[in-house]
Amino acid sequence: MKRADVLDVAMHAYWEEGPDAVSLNAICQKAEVSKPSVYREFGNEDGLTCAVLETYTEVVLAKMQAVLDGPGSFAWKIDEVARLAAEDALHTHGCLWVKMRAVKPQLGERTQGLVDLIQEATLAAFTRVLTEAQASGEWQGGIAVPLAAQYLHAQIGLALDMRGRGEDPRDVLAMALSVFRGNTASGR
Amino acid sequence: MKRADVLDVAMHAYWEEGPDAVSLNAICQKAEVSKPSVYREFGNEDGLTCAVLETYTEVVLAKMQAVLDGPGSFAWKIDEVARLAAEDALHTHGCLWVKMRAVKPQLGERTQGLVDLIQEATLAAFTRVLTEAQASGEWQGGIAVPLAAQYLHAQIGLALDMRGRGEDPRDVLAMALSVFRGNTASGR
DNA sequence: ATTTTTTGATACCGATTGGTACGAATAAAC
DNA sequence: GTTTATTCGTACCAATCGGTATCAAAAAAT
Repeated sequence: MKRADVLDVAMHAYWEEGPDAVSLNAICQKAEVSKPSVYREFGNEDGLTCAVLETYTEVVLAKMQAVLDGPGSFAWKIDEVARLAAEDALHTHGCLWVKMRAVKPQLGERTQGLVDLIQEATLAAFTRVLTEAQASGEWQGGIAVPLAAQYLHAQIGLALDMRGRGEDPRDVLAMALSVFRGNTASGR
Repeated sequence: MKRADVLDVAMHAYWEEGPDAVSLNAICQKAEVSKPSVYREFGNEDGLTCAVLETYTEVVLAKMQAVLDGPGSFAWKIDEVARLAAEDALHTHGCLWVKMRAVKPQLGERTQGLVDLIQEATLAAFTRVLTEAQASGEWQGGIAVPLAAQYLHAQIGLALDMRGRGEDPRDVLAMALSVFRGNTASGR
């Protein structure tokens, strides 16, 4: 029954201190569980980080997906996703997925695979939104959808990276996303 | 006389494998020097990473500064810096400074300070270029200079980060920098 | 109630980390 | 040529890493 506790402790530790800065020993200590228990439950460190990233995806990234796949205009979705990334308290310490991607080569193979998978899922979600917006005429910037999706993904990632470093990404993100609005927006 | 050798070996190791993925032991091995020699020359690990980052700044980042502070139109400088970041073989593995910034909390205090210093110097260089361009009328986008400088810095950093991950940043960077040209450029 | 199975943690493993004590070898001074 | 000073590297240090063998306690099954 401790599984959820361990996942929660590990998630926050990885999230706040960086995945490569937290040892498995430290997690056991913080979660007040023995190391063999963790190994019995998750197999190895890769299994733990993998499970943590899965949990994170369900808890946090699902909010992004919900915005993108839910109702609302194209403009609103862009604004809302930007707001989630750049302002929401949820990402005060940045995004765990972004941090994991940053140290991907040092993660286990399963976790690396999951990082890639999430990247593809996110890109797919952006692609869906853009395709819809183009079809409904809400957006037409003369930009190919795959490029626009990659661009959106990169800029959201940049904003989350900046938050992880303690910088305020709002102005930069607003400026970057202004290409979707046709004007050059003057910040917050 | 081995100082230069060690710095070279360490720089490339940090650069290609990531600063936190290379141990001091590994560097001694690769450079074929004893560990006490390294400690005699650099004091501790922080001293080594610091010296490496200094070398990197002189060797690599100086090229960026030269472009920004040298002659040439505003548009050319932007293009050239973008080309250096996104296409030049020099940054095939990304940028060592960007990689150090990404793991800043895990670096020694001196190295952390140097990372910040380089950030400020780079931002200052962008600010100078933008102020000049605004004064000469080469650029007026209704964007405040500090924000534009921060934006340029962030986007160049993003491009270098993408290269470090093996992605091609050219289209994304071109799109991001299009706000400085007034059109929405259609890629490479 | 006894046996079996599962859960738990202590205490260890070899490897590697950043860092150093100390003796051998070399260079400088006399 | 002998002595002094300095460079240099082997061999070590404690701490920590991811991972596990092993044994005690609790739960389940019989």
